[in-house]
Amino acid sequence: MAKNPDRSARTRSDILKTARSLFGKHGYSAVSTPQIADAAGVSRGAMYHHFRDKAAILEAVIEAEFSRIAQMVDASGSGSDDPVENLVEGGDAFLTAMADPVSRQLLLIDGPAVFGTQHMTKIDTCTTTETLRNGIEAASQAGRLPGDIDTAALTSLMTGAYDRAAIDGFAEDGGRQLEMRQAIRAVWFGLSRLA
Amino acid sequence: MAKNPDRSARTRSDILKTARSLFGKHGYSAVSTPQIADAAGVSRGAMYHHFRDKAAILEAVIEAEFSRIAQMVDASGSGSDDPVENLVEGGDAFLTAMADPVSRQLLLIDGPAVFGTQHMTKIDTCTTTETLRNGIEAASQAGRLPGDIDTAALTSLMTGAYDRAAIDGFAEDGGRQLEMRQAIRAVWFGLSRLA
DNA sequence: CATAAAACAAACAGACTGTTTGTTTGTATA
DNA sequence: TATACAAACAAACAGTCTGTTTGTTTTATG
Repeated sequence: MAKNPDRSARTRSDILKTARSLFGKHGYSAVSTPQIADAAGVSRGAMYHHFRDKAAILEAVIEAEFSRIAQMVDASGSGSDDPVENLVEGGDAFLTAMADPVSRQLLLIDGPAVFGTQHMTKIDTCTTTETLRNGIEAASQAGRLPGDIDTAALTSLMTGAYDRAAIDGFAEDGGRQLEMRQAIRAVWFGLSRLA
Repeated sequence: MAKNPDRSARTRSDILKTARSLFGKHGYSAVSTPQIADAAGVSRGAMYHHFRDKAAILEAVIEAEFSRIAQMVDASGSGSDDPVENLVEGGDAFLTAMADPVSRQLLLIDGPAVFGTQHMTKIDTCTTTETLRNGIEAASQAGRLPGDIDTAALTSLMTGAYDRAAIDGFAEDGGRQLEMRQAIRAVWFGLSRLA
């Protein structure tokens, strides 16, 4: 068998880079496969040799984006030894990472629309959602969050809140970012007050 | 000019009823205009006579759906004179109204994907989001929520949380609804504790 | 009844997706 | 080194979809 890993990797990378840019700028459904192929400098045949269909391209782009975000969040580290403070800081890092409108389009708009929220959290497992869930469980077990709250439910809830904060907080005028962070901080502190 | 309001209304209604069912079951992008026309028993030409394009059909369906939900939430009434309790009850009514998977697909999946979150809240104005915002402002002015929290930001945040609660809380197994409501109740109570 | 506009039907043009068929490229093996 | 063979790529194709245009029926009104 005669593989050619170098050429393959290069082509795949070109396609994914181009697709990320186009999907992120115009949205998944507004970008056609000929458009991607042309911009990436490959034929549509080559594209369909590497990816099952258009959705598979988006999936690969999103996976890469998830790991990019997770890396940024993890890098911001859990500095404090207060688990609630760690939750606030992790959330802030998430919002900072979401400053890129391309990330928001890919992870918060196109991804859920094409794959559904459940499939998205599946792809996301071991990255951002998992990080939040771990933080919540840590805080709960440390007695800093009410013990009678279902941690999975709270994870869903707060993930929805953070996603909306990223979408609305960066919308055109853009100045709402600070108020969003303060409101979320209040939510965490309020919950911790009930513990 | 020879109008025919009865026939028009009937045709429009047939199209919207059918479109609501198909969009709600399979999702907007998976439903074609010939499919809608056939199922509604009208020609595609008639459809495009009444609606500018496919998105306009979805928009009309969503507007009707919004008013349906708002009606249910308003009907649940603000029974208590405690503004925080009213927030909890209104939220519960929203989640109850979202028990229909068709509503969730239309308002939480397809709507945001096709029109964007901002356009959705614009359509939604004077209904659910507005109700939540009013409740939050009432509670804030009554001193039952921290005064230094931006009410618009908190509205965004909690809307995101409720939407996610509706999506995740009813997912296949379906039993997570109760935990979601308890978690949200805790969030409201926690915030009120900070006031 | 005649007419004009609304309501509807059907054909059409352009575009897109995914498949298929064929060609090039490069590695492994004899 | 020469051959075989699979990966990588290119291009044409079939089917479908969307939105437009052109033509026909229906109905209120003068």
